[in-house]
Amino acid sequence: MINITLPDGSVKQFESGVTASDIAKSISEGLARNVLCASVNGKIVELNRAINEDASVKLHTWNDTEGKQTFWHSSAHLMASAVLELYPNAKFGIGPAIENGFYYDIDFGEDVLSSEDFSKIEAKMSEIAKSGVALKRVEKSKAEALEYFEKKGETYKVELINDLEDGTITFYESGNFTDLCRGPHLVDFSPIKAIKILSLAGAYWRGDEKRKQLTRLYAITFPKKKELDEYLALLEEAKKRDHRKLGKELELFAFSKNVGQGLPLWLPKGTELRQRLENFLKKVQREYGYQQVMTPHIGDVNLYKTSGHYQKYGQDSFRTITTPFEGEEYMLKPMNCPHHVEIYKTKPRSYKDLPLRLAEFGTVYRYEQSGELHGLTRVRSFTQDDAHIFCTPEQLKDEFCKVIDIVLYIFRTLKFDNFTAQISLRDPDNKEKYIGSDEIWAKAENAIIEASQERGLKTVTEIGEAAFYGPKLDFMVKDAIGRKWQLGTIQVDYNLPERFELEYTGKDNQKHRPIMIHRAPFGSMERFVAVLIEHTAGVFPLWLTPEQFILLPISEKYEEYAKKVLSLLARFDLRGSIDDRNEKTGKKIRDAEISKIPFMLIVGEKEEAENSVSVRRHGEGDMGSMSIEEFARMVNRMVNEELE
RNA sequence: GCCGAUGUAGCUCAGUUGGCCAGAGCAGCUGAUUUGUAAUCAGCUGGUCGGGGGUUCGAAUCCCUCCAUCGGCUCCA
Repeated sequence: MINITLPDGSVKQFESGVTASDIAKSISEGLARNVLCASVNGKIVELNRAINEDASVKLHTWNDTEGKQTFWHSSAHLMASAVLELYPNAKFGIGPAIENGFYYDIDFGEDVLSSEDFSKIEAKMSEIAKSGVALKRVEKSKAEALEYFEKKGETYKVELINDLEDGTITFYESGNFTDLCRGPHLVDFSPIKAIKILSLAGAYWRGDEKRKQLTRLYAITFPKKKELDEYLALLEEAKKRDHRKLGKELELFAFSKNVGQGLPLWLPKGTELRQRLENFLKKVQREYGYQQVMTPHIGDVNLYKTSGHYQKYGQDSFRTITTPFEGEEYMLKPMNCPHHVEIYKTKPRSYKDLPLRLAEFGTVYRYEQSGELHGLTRVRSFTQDDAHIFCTPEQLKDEFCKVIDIVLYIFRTLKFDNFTAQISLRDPDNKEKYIGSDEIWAKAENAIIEASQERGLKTVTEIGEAAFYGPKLDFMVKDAIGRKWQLGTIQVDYNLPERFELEYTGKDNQKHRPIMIHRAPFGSMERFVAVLIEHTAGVFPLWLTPEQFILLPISEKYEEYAKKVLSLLARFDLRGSIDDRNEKTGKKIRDAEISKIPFMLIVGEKEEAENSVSVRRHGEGDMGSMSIEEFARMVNRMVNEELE
């Protein structure tokens, strides 16, 4: 007999060789029906794996991540099995579970797959799942494994096995399809009831652009059809918040292929919104001792040769601009740092000048490959809320912490509570991708790690995500459909000061080298506004929204009064307009609701007589009437609360 | 850039297997109406069917090519 400890702390005795499935049955029939996999001493295994010694066991169902991941991982095998039946020549790459669903990378050889083929693959998957094909775990030696896949011509699997240690290799067999796989899996395919192939895409083998592109099939499965329907409805719902759709509807920004792809045009309302964001940050930065500067949109190519950017990115940049005479060569500014460095160098600096904090809403131009462009989140011309802090080594940590404070203040004010702070470090196995000595990198990386700890940030660390000149602390936020975007970024840089030979005179009257911090709390105005649109679904905070109210005169007779109210409210710093169209009030309200204007002020005979307005709140409805001053004070109070 | 998909009026979309002057709603304009918390009525304007080339007696519809957009991959200073 062995002792099995359950998550609630209770201990039950079972025969040695008991399975998680047996344990579930001993608890309840319902649990036995729903359990998908189990953790045995922290290791996830399938339900039919024999347990031969005392263990703590946790049973996983659809309601936890482990259960879902196992379900989807098995679904990937199911999909491969169906594909193999329909396309016997297909060769398989990898097929993992992902956050929502799973994919499989498949080489279809000569066959071209299109979305029209999805339904037949789905049907085949259902057929196999219904027949209840089992997933059987088999341990193999490396030699056996290689021989098996070599015989089948599964070149991708062979490559994977070659990278594995002997003695750790397992296969999972299910009907016609046998896969190299660590597992664990469902015992059989029968729980997979609802299946949807979502999309297909090219994906380079092993993520390497130089290698063959396989066809990646994305799909998702559920134990119940209802759950699939709910998921698809959720996706539809998310699409309504897409900033590209809302940006057009709310007239915030536009693109024109005549101007060029990836080059956003900010419309009047979008510009207003953006400028409010900029002013908000400028005010914060003034409090933190920043000084605004302005620099040109182009710079001598030698500037970027000195900074190292030209060597690193010159080939992937817009081509240099040459002059008609005199052979000058300029680059469209791909970043602001070298310009700010030159401002630092305009005069000798003393330790008393430091930290020097130079800020600029600097528009930069980067050539992004056409396929990477995406609404406002990935563009070829964007404005960084950039600043560079030049400081002494002693000041570094404190300055870094203060930048974290600014980022957190902005995120808090705009209610971005679902962000990830990511420490991006250099890949030590790929040092040729970076500039600067080991010593400098160690210092910079430590500074970021320490400052993050000091501010109590919960961080994740990503190796190989650093900029080529230094490590970063990035603030990542998800968009409406779950894609991750980098917003704020803070970077420690020992390299540019070195390359530009920056100096300051210390207390000791000796020359010293300052350290630079690059930072952009929004990241870029474009991307930030995009994410803001998706987070708010276009219902912006009152302080930011382009139009706070709209006056709706009941008829032409009250337009004069509406104008009077408008100018009075302007004195309270409120912004809005009058809908003087010859339409019924119901229509004007409907249109104002659709444009997401926070307050609708209905004015007619009664209001004119009382010097009042009837207030309707967007999305909420009638708030009754109040005096003009009362309304103005209420809005201003709400604005102040938002900015607290 | 690569893989797949899409492109019809300012917007959202119809347009059967290629076949009569390419349609609708919304928006816009004109007129009537003078309106009280999510769409007043009528009339009108508006389209090189993404661009170019080809097949055909005939192309929005089939083929080629380019452009843009969408979903991914790669990339992201």
